[in-house]
Amino acid sequence: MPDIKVVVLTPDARQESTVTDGTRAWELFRDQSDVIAARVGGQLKDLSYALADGDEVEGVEMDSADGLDILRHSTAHVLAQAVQQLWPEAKLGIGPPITDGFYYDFDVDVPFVPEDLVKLESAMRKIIKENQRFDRRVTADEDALVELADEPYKIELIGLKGSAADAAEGASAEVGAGELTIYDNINRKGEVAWKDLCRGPHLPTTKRIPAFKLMRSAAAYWRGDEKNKQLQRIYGTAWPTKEALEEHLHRLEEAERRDHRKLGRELDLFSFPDEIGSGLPVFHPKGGVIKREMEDYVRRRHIEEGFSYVGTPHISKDGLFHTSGHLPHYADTMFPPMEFEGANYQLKAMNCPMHNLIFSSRGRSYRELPLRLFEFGSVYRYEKSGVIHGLTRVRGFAQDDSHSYCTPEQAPAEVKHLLDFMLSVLRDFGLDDFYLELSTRDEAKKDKFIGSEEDWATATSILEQVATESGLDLVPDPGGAAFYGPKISIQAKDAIGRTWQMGTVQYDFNQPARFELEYTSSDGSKQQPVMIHSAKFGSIERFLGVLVEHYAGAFPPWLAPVQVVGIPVADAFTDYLYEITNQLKARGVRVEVDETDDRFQKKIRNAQLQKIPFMLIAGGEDVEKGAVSFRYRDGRQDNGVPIAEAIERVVEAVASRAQV
RNA sequence: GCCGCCUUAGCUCAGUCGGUAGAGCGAGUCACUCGUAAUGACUAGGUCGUCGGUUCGAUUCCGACAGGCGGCUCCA
Repeated sequence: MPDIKVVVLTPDARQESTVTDGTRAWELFRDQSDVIAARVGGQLKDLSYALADGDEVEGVEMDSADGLDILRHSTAHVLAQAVQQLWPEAKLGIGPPITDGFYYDFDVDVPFVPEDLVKLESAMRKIIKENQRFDRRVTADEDALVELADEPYKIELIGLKGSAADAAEGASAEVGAGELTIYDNINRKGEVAWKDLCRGPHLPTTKRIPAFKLMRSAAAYWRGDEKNKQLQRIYGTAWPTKEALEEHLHRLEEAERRDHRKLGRELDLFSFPDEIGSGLPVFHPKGGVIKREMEDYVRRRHIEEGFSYVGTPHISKDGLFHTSGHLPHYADTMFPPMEFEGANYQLKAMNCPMHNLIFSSRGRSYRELPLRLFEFGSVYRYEKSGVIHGLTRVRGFAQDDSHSYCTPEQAPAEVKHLLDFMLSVLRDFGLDDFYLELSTRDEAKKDKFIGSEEDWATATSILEQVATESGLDLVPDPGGAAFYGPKISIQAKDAIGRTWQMGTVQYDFNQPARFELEYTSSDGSKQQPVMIHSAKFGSIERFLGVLVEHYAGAFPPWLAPVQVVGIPVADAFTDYLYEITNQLKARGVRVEVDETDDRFQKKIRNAQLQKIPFMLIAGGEDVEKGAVSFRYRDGRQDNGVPIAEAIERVVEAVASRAQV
């Protein structure tokens, strides 16, 4: 056999070697059991790939990003095989890897129930045990159409080949742009146990799946279009080790533990009374404290940053929203009109039109610009019933909404001002890991957006430039713009690494024209301002929910509903504690003394469960020394602190917005 | 809005293969007065989400609706 030359790449070396023709990729990685695929000239290949002369080959380890995708995609295949074993009439949709797992869509007559997942898991375990080999086979389109005649969805994908990326998210896992391939699962007897149209690559065998779990089933529209049939989707996860799976499940539990809906009830912060309606929260006294602290803070900051605090009503005649363009574009997401006195009134879904009326209430001079208006504007949006979610997706909420009216020349500086302002606000709330998203209009659906080509280009480039200069990562979001202009949104990572969309900055040249806004410039001519929309929190409700999850309910003292709880070791020390807590109260600290009949230990437990930042404990030893003892949420203690020092410690922590 | 699941005391959850329900925590009362995450006893609290249907009888079975949960779609 003739020899061929290949290069084996490792992170820090390239090693040339000569092998016989017909050598398979796996032979290069015999000693590396964690290598499950190969990257040849940048392309992912199965380990069974036959090497060609001049190939540059790199091992793909299971715990790399590509390796995990391959593991999960192969696990999806095992799931699909199990489904067709138990439900032979099930038709296959797509089954791609996703973050932390995979899914596979099936067309079945009866939706899956949780017990089905248990059955499927054991069927999958059997398939894994059988050590079936994933065997790649190239096929011609015509042959595949015949072979897969019973799989209508696969047939549809073959028809879409080449534009698979547009066909559906994840569809490219099934059919790539190149040749069409089918993977046969070969069992120990050499029989084809199952097959699926698939681009690959795959693990060498099913036995290489170390740990997996099926998570849930749900319906999903075929090819992500609500006009299409709903298929039944099963979600699962797979990991290189059992420990990694456990850790993943543990992370999910941690997220559940932080769920703001659960903590909101436990900490008595807010609720969603059915009597009011879905997606309409009420804030209880403790949640009200947090909300007010947020509002006080952000109002003060806006005023410091040159904004004027204004106020507008919750409802308006519909003409206003026709002028703004909202009604034609977003009628579906506005509550239906109320008709009286010969007019249709609409609940406000956005604040900008009303701010525009404040701008145009009198003549404006260039000397006033940028004119910055700000308010907590309550807006109501008719969100579809299935999308409402705690405080993060509601039907009524307050935006910390501002509109800056400026000359076109001032616009870039104003955008930068707003972006910097917003980041500093978020940092004060303890969020400091961000990236930006630039939402532009969808070039394919221009009718969804208003305004000229040139204006969009100008606005987009200004935002892009400022965003780039911020030094933060910038992720494009084509099609995500508002109908009236592009936007930058800030995505913040929370304490456990989840990202949340926070505030936005939007550049709008349309509404000033529609409202015929103008100012008198220095030469006496009338000019049209541009307006820049910005919400720093986005929605106060939503941001509060995010903060609950970020802090897992253990707020820093400045936000904590109760900042200090005084706990006497015994009743006799209650008066002594009041001497201290009264001084704290005089300094503006939110403090309570636990005078209940509970035992000392129980009082500590209660304060702990309420996640109160400072427990101030007083007993005989403290009284003797004129001191008091601290206990923190993490169990840390600091006993015998002189009263004056203790008070300063609390006051300082609140003032500096420190976490304790 | 679509699909599935769920709805029993304030909260977390048992339970009734159709004969109107129970625990723990929480709440109230009493006793206890204790140094760092649950003292004990007693008491109150439920038209079993709502409305219809089947049935001698429905919390239980069926249907509709509402609300919740998980996804999909959507998200100015």
